[in-house]
Amino acid sequence: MSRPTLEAVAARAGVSKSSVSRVINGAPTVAPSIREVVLRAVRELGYVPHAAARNLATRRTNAVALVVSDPPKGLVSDDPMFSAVVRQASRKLEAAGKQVVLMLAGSDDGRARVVDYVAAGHVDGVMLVSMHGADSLPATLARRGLPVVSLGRTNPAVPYVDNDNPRGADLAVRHLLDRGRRRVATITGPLDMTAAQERLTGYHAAMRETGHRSIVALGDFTRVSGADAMRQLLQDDPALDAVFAANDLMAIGALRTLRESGRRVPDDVAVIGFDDIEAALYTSPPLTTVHSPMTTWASATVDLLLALFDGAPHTPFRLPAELVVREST
Amino acid sequence: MSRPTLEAVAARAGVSKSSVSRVINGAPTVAPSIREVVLRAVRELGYVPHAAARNLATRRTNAVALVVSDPPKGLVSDDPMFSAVVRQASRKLEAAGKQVVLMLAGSDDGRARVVDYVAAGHVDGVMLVSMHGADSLPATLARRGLPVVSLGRTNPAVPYVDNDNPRGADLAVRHLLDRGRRRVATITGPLDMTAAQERLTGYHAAMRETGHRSIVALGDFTRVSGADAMRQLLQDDPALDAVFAANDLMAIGALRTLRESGRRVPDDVAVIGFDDIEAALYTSPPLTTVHSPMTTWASATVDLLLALFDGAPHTPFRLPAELVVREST
DNA sequence: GACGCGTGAGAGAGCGCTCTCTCACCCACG
DNA sequence: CGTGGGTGAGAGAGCGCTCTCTCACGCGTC
Repeated sequence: MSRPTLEAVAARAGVSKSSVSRVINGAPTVAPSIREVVLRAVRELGYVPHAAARNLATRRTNAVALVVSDPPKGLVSDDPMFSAVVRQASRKLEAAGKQVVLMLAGSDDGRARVVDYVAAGHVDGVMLVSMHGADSLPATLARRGLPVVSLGRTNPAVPYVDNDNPRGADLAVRHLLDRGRRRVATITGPLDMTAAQERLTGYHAAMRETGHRSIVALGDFTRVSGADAMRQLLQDDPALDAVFAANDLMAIGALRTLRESGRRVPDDVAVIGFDDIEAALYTSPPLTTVHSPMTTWASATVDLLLALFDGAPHTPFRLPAELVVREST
Repeated sequence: MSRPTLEAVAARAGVSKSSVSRVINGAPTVAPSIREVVLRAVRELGYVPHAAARNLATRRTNAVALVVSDPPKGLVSDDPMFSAVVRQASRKLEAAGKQVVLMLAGSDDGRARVVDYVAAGHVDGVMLVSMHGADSLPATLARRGLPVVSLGRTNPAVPYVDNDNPRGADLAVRHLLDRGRRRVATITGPLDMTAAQERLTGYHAAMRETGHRSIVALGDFTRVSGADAMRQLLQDDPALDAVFAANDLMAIGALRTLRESGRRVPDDVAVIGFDDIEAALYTSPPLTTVHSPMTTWASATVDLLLALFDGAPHTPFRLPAELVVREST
């Protein structure tokens, strides 16, 4: 009752193991008659090649690790980027015949597990998603010698695809100023993430260039942190008339705080987010935001990895930023 | 520059391959002196066992496939359940020393890939997430002989953990009636999913028992379908005063339509959702909903799978339903 | 002192596949 | 008719690990 082996197929077809192997792997030098009889035997026996044996012999696995930095606090957030990116990356990798091994690298423990897993030869390459900047994992993996790419910039040694955060922040701030706003605050993401840094830097730069004063509160990309930061901002500067949140989730949190405090959006305070997640369409009022093309982004990152497999040079690149104006500004 | 093998470690330590293997696998019959010298050699060489070789020899993989039904349309939804469940399941499985292979089973293609993957002996078990009821995949996998569990009920042959959908729907409907509502409509999920069926059945039952007429519109668990269905309902019965959406995402969509149509919530129309995703806290007004304990649910399903590995009997079970009252009702 | 037994180390046969090497055969050509 | 080249099939040596089997050794027992 055990699984049929290649040898069993060979016996049944009356040919050698080698011939069966050739048929299975689509080698060109196989006579049609042999191919025929082998395929029949395969069908009759329900033969499927044993993955481990094949990996062992070929030293290839056809698998890719998709490493996602998990929030360390054990907090389960319904981060929409997670869904969109993981789904799209999986889809593309699977379409390319690669198996996707999802790994969470939140804890030190998880990080160690990733390193071991890669070292154990389980995968041919690694795709990192939104790792924190200070994380040693990207460098550690890159040193290992196998292809590693990152969605979002991390370590210089790791090829990446990123969106244009500084430009996006600039667009957001100038949009608010164009709308006549004068006291424009920002709610940042966790500053150990490059995306958060770049969005803050972009904000600062735009404010400075236009001769305005920065008003900053710290968040961590979650809704609740957005709500908290908004409360803080309102206390610091009750007269502020606009907020640029470094992502949509925090903007949603900010909207809530504003509603609770009796401010009308956009009449009293304009709110702009970043990412353009689906939920941004369903806030009240619908959220103006900077579009991050998640799907394209994930696809491009996968393409980068696949190109690396083919020995292509690694050319990191940026996706263009684009403003989506709705009713919150 | 190739990876060190067990044999290299043995040579360096001056012992046999067998002894190294024993040390690596923590066999009890190893003299401390030998263990010592082997561990040193392992450290010096940076040895990590080759996964494929080990799998081949042991016929075990230590990996589990996490199969998620992906929306077929190529539509990327930021389904919060996806995040929460995948994250929590991954975390628990990793903690149990299992590797998690994420697979999307949206297309027929993807489904075939899953079957092949499992047949190729890549994994020791499978965890299915919210598959459609009519899907043949659960049965196909179960027939394969290896442990399969499902988050959400699917095929009779597959052990599962589910939440109590009928009871949840009942709670929701009676809550609306208790609030004095009389014309209570529902927006269903895709009716090929058992969760959607059960929630609809629960709604019907509660309405019938209390002597009310059912008003039904079809959705598919997405925000946009909720908005569309709400428009439909408003057209069918402009005087309705309450809506039970089969999940929160559709409730959010419904809120939007109601706002656009000039209805106030809850004054004119009460809205209740199902699942209690984080976003339900941030709608305006915050959404009353039936709580689905995603984290617990995912954990319980993983536990079920792990128990199956240990040869335990499969006892499917239901998580209790609970109402979370906020301001939309 | 001979024997039996328990403990711990080594030898080596697989696990199922790939891939190089070898060889048989056939055809074209001189 | 002999030879060379090309094509396609078979043999078998690994890939790196596990695990059974065997054996050496030391101790207690009679």
